[in-house]
Amino acid sequence: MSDTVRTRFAPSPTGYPHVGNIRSALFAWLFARHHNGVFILRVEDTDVERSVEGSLEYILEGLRWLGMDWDEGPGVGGNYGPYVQSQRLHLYQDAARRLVESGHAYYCYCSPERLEALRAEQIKRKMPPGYDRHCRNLTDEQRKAKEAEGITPVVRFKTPLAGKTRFHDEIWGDVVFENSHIEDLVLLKSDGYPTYHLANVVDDHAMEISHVLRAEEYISSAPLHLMTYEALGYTPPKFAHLPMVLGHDRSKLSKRHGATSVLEFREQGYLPEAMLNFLALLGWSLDDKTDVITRDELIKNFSLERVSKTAAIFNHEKLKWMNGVYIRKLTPEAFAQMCVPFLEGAFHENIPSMDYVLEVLPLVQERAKLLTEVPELTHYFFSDQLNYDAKLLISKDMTAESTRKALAVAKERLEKLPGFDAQTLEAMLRPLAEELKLKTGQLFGALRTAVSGETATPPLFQMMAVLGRERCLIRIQEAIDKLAAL
RNA sequence: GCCCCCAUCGUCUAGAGGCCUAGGACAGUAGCCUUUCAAGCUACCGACAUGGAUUCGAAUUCCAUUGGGGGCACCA
Repeated sequence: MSDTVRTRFAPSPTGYPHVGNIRSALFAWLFARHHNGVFILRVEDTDVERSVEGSLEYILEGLRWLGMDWDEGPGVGGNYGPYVQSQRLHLYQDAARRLVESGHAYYCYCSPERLEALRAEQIKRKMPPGYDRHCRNLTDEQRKAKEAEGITPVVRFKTPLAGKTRFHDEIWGDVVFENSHIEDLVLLKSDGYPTYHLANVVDDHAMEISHVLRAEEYISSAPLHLMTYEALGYTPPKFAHLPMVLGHDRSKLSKRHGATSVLEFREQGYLPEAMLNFLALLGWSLDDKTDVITRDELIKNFSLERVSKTAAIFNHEKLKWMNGVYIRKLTPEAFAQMCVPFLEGAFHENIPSMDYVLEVLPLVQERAKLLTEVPELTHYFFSDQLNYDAKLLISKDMTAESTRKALAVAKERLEKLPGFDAQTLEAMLRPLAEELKLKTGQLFGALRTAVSGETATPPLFQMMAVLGRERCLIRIQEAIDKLAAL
């Protein structure tokens, strides 16, 4: 075995992966990239019942979106394939047979009903639930009798009844488990599929995985895995159990916590760079001050020593802030490109041209935290239906009448203005406020609402320049009419 | 119920015995800038869970308590 770092992300296609899974994948990916190693994607489709159509493609798309490329696995191949566990069943079956033959495992004929009843009884009597090792010492005759009944057995690991299993975790340090607390877990199911425990050990060994990075929830099954490696005569990889990612109520992430799958974040208008940056900081830190960090810096600096042991709560607010940071860093062209799908979704054929879009978007780039906010921030550039309350036209210390008069004068001057660029507009409008004995805010506020229907917009002159003279004049006239009707 | 683990501002975290009257960031509050909204800048608010022990000295070590999390499937 070489000392190349080989890590893997091994999702099971049973639904959409939440951000906690992806964070684990990210750490495995960063670790591999940092060490110029190999990142492997392996599909753990051993649960036929819970398999969900399309979820694998969804997972792959999520990884691609974040730019987490894999060197071996679905779509790219590799020398250790196939990378889909349902295509490697014979390997697990061979391993299970070897374990039985060497006395490390045994056939169990207990029915699911018996196991369920057993568990219910244990819970009722406040006993720790677990298999009672009923089939552990079956005689050959007893086994033959069960076989004759036509029962297909499962294979269970024969856990030592005493002693301790210890291992070194790269993050948690030395971990020790009492063997007596570990059950005789099923390695091979009666349908011929392996459980996670067996499949993991067999594949991580076969694929020469050097470091297993996975979530903390697996730490208690690590001893079983260690014993299985040993029973099979394999050298175990290094383990690094990652802290959990929790929802705002400190419980495991689930649907109630709002968006939890990566692609949902894409739909909500998050940028992959922001997402990656944010996820990396969930359980890892560079130093005492760095928040915004590029992908390359992440790769360059990632290390297991700086992974924390404490579970992290997913903080949407900070993600949103970070997304704003990344949006502002985009070039105007890149920003426009990212916004187009969202604009098309909202305005369809009302988008006159890309040139126009490129004039509009710089006005809101530093105001948007999410790409999904862009349509609402720019609607008046694309639609002439403003639908606002006429009262919004009236600035502080003004009346409908004074506002109407001010707008009428402004309209008159705008009609005659030689140009309609921001500078020309400002040069005319500022003195006009003074002339009308109004504060700039009063006049500008009325104009702002008149041309946009909003009270919060980008700077007035720039906005008007992009809207164009004709549109502004029509809208100001509409505002005057609205005021007259009050 | 049993086993394992964790514990610094509301949240993400820095901190590996004296650099800590605990640093940064998000959020919140106030102000500056300003035609509004953002952005930016400034300030404020705000934490070492509790109790013991070790030590000249503890957020940092040890023990207990409390709190939280994870696991205890023919799921992964």
